[in-house]
Amino acid sequence: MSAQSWLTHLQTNGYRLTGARRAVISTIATSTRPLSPAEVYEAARAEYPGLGLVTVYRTIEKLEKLGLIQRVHKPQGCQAFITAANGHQHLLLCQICGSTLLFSGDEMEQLYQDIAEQTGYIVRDHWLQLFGICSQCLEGQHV
Amino acid sequence: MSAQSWLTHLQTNGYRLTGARRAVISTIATSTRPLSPAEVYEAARAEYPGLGLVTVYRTIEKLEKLGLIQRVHKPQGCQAFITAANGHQHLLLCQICGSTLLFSGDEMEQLYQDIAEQTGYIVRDHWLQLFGICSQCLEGQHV
DNA sequence: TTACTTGCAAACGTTTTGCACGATT
DNA sequence: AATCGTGCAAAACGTTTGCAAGTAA
Repeated sequence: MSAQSWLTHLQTNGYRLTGARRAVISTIATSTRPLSPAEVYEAARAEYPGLGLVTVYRTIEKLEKLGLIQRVHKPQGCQAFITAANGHQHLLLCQICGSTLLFSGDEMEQLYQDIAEQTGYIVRDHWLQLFGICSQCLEGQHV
Repeated sequence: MSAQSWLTHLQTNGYRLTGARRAVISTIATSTRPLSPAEVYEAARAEYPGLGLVTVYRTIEKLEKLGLIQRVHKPQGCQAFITAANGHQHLLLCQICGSTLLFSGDEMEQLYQDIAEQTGYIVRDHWLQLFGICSQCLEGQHV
């Protein structure tokens, strides 16, 4: 999903299109790694200097509610956001550069069935995240 | 791992055994659901009334460093802790009562291999969490 | 006795709220 | 013109730090 479609998505849901929102949206939509509210604020001010940090928080809240972005959980913290995954996609995060990649993991349905049988739970949702090192970082340095 | 073995584990690593630590440890070790520092503080004061919140934070920090507890990530927040998983275990959380269960998921190695091939990443770690409803809650109410 | 541990108070960083002004529709 | 959105300031919240007194070893 592109930044442009986020804007129409916002509009369709009764929200107004403002310079502040355009800046926040294009910042998150074009980033290859998760950004915290403070990082979004920092970066988006290049595009919209009058931007306030509070507006970043409020815009992120709306984008998350609309399902356009999602929070990324890492050992170091859980304040950062990226473009939301489509359906049954999962995250792959580079531990060096922080870049993130989405991949499909529908092979996992069988696992959930097995677990449900073993535990008596109904499984309704799942989070899967892989941590590793991306090909670019592998080239650049020894680990 | 029992609360008792946590204590000897602490002692082996040069830490002292105190009333405050015993209370924090037994609180987390016997809980069936993740507890936040504030919740640990609240519950552990029943056993050790003089306990301070700061000590809870400091004890949690040490227990996490020793690998005895782990942080649990949920959509509602990531401040809660439970007994750490053994090796390749994953979490299953009840969305109603909050109780947590650990299960083994070594079937996933093949998936990681596939992803690594497809993306060029080296996969070094993974998080898998399932959310659902436990058998007790299924009995008790309609969802 | 010595070094570690504690609780209190204060500091800190992040996130939220109240409000009057400004902008979009 | 009406409503929604904004930035500022202040408040609220969770967490961390400094320190003097207390305690385990």
